Amino acid sequence: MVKVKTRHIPIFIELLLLGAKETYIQVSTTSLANKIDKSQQAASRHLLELEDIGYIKRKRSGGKHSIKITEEGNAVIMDLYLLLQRVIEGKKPVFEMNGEVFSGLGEGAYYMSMNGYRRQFVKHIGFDPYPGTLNLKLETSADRQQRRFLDTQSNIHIDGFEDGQRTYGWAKCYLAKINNKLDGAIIILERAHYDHSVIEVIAPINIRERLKLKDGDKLSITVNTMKNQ
Amino acid sequence: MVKVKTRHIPIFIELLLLGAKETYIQVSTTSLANKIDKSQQAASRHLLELEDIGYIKRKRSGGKHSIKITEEGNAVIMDLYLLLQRVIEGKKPVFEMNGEVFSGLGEGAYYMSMNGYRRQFVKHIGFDPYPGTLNLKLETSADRQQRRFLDTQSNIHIDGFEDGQRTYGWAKCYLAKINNKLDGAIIILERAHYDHSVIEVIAPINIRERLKLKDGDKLSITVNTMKNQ
DNA sequence: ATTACTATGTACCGAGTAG
DNA sequence: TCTACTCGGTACATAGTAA
Repeated sequence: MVKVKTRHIPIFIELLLLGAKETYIQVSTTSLANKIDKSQQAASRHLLELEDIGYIKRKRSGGKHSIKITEEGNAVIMDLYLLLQRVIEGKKPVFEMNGEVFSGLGEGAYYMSMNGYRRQFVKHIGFDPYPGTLNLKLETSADRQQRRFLDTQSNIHIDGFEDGQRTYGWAKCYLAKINNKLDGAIIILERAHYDHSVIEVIAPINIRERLKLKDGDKLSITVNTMKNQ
Repeated sequence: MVKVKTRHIPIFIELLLLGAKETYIQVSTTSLANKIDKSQQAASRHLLELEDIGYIKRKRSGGKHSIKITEEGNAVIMDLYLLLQRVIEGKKPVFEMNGEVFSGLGEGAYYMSMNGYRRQFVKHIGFDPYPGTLNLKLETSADRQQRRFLDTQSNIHIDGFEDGQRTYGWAKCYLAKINNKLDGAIIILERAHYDHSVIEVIAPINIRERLKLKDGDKLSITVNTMKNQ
């Protein structure tokens, strides 16, 4: 369902129109009220509510307030937009994220080579991953927003397991295209699923070698979130 | 502003999800209520309201109701969608309409050649139109919806005038591309502006000849509704 | 000028229930 | 079963006003 309260939609739209998507804009409750055709008090309360939930941020300088929509706020409105896109245009939401390659701790190779995971990869995503993950740092808030939105989309679930010594958490995957040509998948591990500024990518081959990547190189990842329709 | 009442948005989305965009679907108020997380009574009332405004149509067969969204209903939700598209993606709404060429009464040539109009065309749309309009019949409801939505968009206004004998109504124009290559404009005349199944196209040249068109041929018209931003 | 409090009104919702 | 009425409660809005 729609995460944003319907009564907040008009004020969200006006804020976006004023450019509050990523920068602070200066607007009075009275002027906002006129735009959404409600009273100043209503606008004021809406802003307080949105601030409370964490969908907008405000800072006062002098008497006036500046307003910016937070990443969470942008995410919920994006959510609504994509839902409408789906029902109106029948389009699959396709996400493109751009990030910078960086070196992790090398633990990806360790996890990817474990049979408990590998078996499931072969079964559910159709390939046996090269032992190692490619780490991408998402630099822009738009990219992190896409990443965050991924969480709301259907995914391929990989169960956790234990080997007597310790337990290994679950993971979830999204099939993806790397630089619009290589097939692979985004993998989100339980232990790190709350970090929206990083994605880990796996593929049947060594992506780093194949694309001759070094740290700091840009890479694009395209995710098709819906399997059909 | 948003023409659809915000409290109706969730039910609109559910109806679209169920495919009520162009066909009747069978759904109970109870099941709709569950989907939008409201009571059966609320769902019932919403449907009555939407029916009242003319955004949905219902027909009862036996005890049950079938629901379809009307063209007006589709237009308002499209409106919201495009507004979101604009504020989120910063995209210009571009409309493509497809229609079939047909012969009118030939009166287009008469109007287009009048100096009272020609002067304004040259000044406001930048060309002296070939004396004659090309009539397009919009066959699908999607196309008619686009046409209807045009009315809500900013346009080039052409004043009416009188020549002592009779008065000539106003017109409005939208710059357009014909088959994605020829420059021209859609012209909507006051006397016919309520007919959403037809559009008239003008251009500096004879479109019919240039594209070797005959009645029944398909033509696409692309309109850029916003001049900038 | 601001924003946001309190008090009062209205619109919207759900419970109960009829047709 | 279904839809949709009445009615009483709640959520949301505005008026008035303080800071």
